[in-house]
Amino acid sequence: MTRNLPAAHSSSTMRSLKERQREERAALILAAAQEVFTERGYYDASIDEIAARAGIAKGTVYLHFASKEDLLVALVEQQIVGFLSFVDQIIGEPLTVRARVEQILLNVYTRMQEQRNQVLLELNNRIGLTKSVIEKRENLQAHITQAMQRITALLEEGQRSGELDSTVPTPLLVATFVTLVSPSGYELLLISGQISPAQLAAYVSRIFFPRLAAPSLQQA
Amino acid sequence: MTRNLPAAHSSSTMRSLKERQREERAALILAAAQEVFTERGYYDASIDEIAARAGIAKGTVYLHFASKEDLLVALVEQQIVGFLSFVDQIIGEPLTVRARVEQILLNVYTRMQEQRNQVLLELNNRIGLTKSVIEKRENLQAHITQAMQRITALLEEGQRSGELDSTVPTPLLVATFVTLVSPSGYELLLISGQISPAQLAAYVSRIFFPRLAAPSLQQA
Amino acid sequence: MTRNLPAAHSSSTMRSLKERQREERAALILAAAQEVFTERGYYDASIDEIAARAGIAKGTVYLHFASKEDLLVALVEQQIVGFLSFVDQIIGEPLTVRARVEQILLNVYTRMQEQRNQVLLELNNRIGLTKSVIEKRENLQAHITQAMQRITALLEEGQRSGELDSTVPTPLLVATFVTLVSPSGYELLLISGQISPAQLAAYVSRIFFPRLAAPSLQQA
Amino acid sequence: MTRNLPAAHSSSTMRSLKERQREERAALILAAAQEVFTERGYYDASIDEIAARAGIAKGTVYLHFASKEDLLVALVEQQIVGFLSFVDQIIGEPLTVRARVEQILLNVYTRMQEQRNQVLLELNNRIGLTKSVIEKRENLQAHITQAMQRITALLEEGQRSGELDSTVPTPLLVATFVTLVSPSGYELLLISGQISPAQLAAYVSRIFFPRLAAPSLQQA
DNA sequence: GATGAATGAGACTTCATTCAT
DNA sequence: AATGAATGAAGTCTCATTCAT
Repeated sequence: MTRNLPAAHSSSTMRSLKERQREERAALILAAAQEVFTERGYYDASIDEIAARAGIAKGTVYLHFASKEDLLVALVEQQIVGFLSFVDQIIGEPLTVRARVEQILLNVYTRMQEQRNQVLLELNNRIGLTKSVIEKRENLQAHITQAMQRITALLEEGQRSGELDSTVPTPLLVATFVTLVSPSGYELLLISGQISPAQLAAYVSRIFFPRLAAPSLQQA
Repeated sequence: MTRNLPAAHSSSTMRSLKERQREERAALILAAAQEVFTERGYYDASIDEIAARAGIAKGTVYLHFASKEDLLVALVEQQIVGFLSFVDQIIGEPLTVRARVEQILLNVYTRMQEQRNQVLLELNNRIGLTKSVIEKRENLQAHITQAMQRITALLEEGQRSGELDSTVPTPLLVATFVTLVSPSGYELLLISGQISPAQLAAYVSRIFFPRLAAPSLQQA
Repeated sequence: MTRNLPAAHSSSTMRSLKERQREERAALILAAAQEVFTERGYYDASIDEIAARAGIAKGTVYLHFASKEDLLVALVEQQIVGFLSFVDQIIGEPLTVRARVEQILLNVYTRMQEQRNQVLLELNNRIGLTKSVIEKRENLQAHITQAMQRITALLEEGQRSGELDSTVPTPLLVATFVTLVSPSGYELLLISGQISPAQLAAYVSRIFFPRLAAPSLQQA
Repeated sequence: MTRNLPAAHSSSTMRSLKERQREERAALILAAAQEVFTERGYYDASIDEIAARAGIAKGTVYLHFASKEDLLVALVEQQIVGFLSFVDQIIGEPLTVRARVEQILLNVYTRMQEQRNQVLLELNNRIGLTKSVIEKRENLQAHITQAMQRITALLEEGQRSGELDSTVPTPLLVATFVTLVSPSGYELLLISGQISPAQLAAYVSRIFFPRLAAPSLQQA
């Protein structure tokens, strides 16, 4: 009696299957890491708990990430990339700068509320990601730089169009914006009690933009 | 003939001497701790290094602070208290809200530049000071609450006077302000390159206040 | 106005006065040490607490005892000497061996109940006094040997007189006796609930002596 | 043709294999701990030395025992359980109380001589096992209580049968017995020089039982 | 002589990382 | 590839002892 193998997959298919499985595994670990890092902070998070939460063994984590620091960096990078792609998408839309800024705020705050990730985790050293760590990682460095450039471009456009105060150095505007968008900023913003991401975005926008400028999102 | 006793240090003098020495020692340790915490973050800072930096033995640290956490809390408290006293002083002055806000910004940024302390270290969890830690310390908790109340009062006044947008919930304004004043915010602000604390304060103020509102500090 | 010094003591008087004060101090420390050692055991007892309990400074302890171990040894020695002198006194009395044994039991148990000391602390390693420690101290060694010799002599006499089983090697009888008289034995004996030292002594004697042998203490 | 899978270890076999290895490891550590605790006492024993003696790394100890105290408690429990099972076995035999007591003594002294363990380590606080420690451990507490109950039952039976003096409160007899069987008692008994466990058991029995009572072990 | 601040060796314990199975 | 037992560096904290005042 012969065994009927389910149609010999081409080696390339096999590889891509394995590849896919591997990536799924990595994503699973990253998700677990995100949870634990968020709950406990980088130092109090243990590889043991991350592995347990991902349903795998401790050693397996190291098949995907070379070290705990690497895991953090990968996580941060993932988030930056996600942020970057959203920004790239929004930035091309035919809206006022203010409207686009508000879209970004809304996206960030919504994701934060969903606890699904803490965007821009990395622009901020909340978890203990020291500058030296970032500097060692060229990729990460590059992604962060790109994100900052996008934001800079957007806000510069706002200054040129008069939506933003052009007497303030752009980098300062950028810094302010980033601060408002970072997790620690978000946490503080939450002090005001239950407030929806949309409201939060609108209010922050109102603070950020000259109060007499054009209206936005809400009432367009 | 009477013997002139050698100045018979009054017991109160003696006590205050020892007391003073003790406080100096504690201050020395706090300064070293500040340095190391700032350089390495709370977790990567070791008591060993703090002691070495202070020029004392490891055990001596524990004569003054019961634990590493205690050391951090004391440091944070010291800074909050300093911040609080400055705010209390400035808040009573007969100036516009904007002018007073700028004074505060100036003070904070100046001290940060001098590396002498990182004010509001605590309102932010940069170093890993978890919320649970703060909650255990009633004193610290109280001081933070007070500081927030002062800021809230000031900004509320600004909203009533029309200097600040009164349609934004005050807690949100407070959160934004605190974010801009916290170390992580400061670090970002520095991205714009060499800029003096005074300029920084002015620019941040310009962002924070409606651009068409009354002038301030600069040109009064 | 002249001060009237209280009659220049002769240097010898002075010396003996100082000597006496010194000894009092030492006794004070020993008493405190006894308390703390008993409450916490040797290792969990801290010099700090002993000094505090004696109402002196930590450093002062070291003016009287070279080390923590020394303090323990001195304490033990003090107790052995006290035990020895009591035994020497009782051993010469014209009583049956059993009666004298009961006197010793009574004395030991009474003192234990009074918590004032834990006689024979040292024949037993309850506190963690290791054999090696004892061996280093010739004096202590000698005192313990003497005490054992006195007990041995007494029990040998009992074996000769027929009060004790002469077919049992004397050292074994001695060991049994010492065990019953040591603190750990005493603690176990207390399990039986509230019982007076006198009762305890009588019962232990009854166990120790052949039940059909001559009567004793109790019943004349 | 069928493939003979390599013995397809049933999951239960696998588990029991790991389980067995784990237990062996734990036993190895306990043995090393026993040695070191015995040589140095609880406080002067270091985890470092225990690990070295077991031929493993320090951290490995903590994979099996949560703390140094836990290690001690486990050791003590192991011994109590062994003692208990032996007593349970012997207690049912159709022998005189005296014969059974002698069996117990013989067993205990033999094991002590073999240095393999120090039975009843725990009924005695030789190592510094404080009462408070025992009280925290319900299991240990329960085992000790059981052991005491067995001994109590046995000696009560002896009192009823006339082998033991019924005028002495049973708890006192129990205490005396336990004292003679505990490590510190054993050590003292050894003072009499080289003596076999059997002789020791016989002599102690002779002391413990009324000298005119029935003969025993020896001459059956 | 008395003090108690300072010292620093050393203890326990954690946990990222490795590697034999 | 996956596992998880083992490792051992490193950290926090204690406390006996010293010594300048």
